[in-house]
Amino acid sequence: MEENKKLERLAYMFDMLSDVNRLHIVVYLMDGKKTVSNITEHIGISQSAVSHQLRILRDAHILKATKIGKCVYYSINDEHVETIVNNGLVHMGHEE
Amino acid sequence: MEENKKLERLAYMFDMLSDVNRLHIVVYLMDGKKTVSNITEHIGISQSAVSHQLRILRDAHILKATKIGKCVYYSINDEHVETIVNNGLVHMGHEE
DNA sequence: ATAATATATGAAGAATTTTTCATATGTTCA
DNA sequence: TGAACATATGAAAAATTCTTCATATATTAT
Repeated sequence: MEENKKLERLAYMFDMLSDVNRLHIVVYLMDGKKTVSNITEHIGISQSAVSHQLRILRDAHILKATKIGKCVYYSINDEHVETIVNNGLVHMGHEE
Repeated sequence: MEENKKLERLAYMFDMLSDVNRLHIVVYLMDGKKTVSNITEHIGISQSAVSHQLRILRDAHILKATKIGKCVYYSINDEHVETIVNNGLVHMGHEE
């Protein structure tokens, strides 16, 4: 792939993970699929805000949604995201 | 370190790398220190825009600056950034 | 001292993002 | 069918970001 295209895509991926709430959602889902309610309780922001962020992550193909009954289960859809996040976490918190 | 603090820091790091021009600058500097002119030519945006982005990266302690004569050399100052970027690049461009 | 070169910066404007609020849609249960 | 629950969404407001333009500061050469 062209080098600039690669950079653009990586920047976009970083952008998806650059919002604390979105990153929190992704990290939470690394534990397994969860409903919107689960996520809302866990993250502690409004249901509407959660849904908006979920849509952004879904549009980016980072998450996928499955409806079962009246609940929608979200889970990670991009094999690379977990690696990138885990790698990032390893590199945080080594100073101060 | 507290988990939430870690997430905040990681989100901040991703945020720094979420702009194509900033990411491009960081990747370019992984080749070694460069002057602002070098960077401006290489990235292809205005000198002012480069300086503004350099300041953001400097404030985030991702880059450091050394003045020699009338040139300012920028270089990578955060041991973790290169790993995070390299790891990210590995995961781009495996589809499509 | 003056001109040329390199870099930084403040302010304003344009664009983008995030949150909130109100409400819509779909599903289950009584 | 109607109430309750789960989720999504559009629009407006609030906040943040990026670029541009003009100009300032510092260094070197003439």
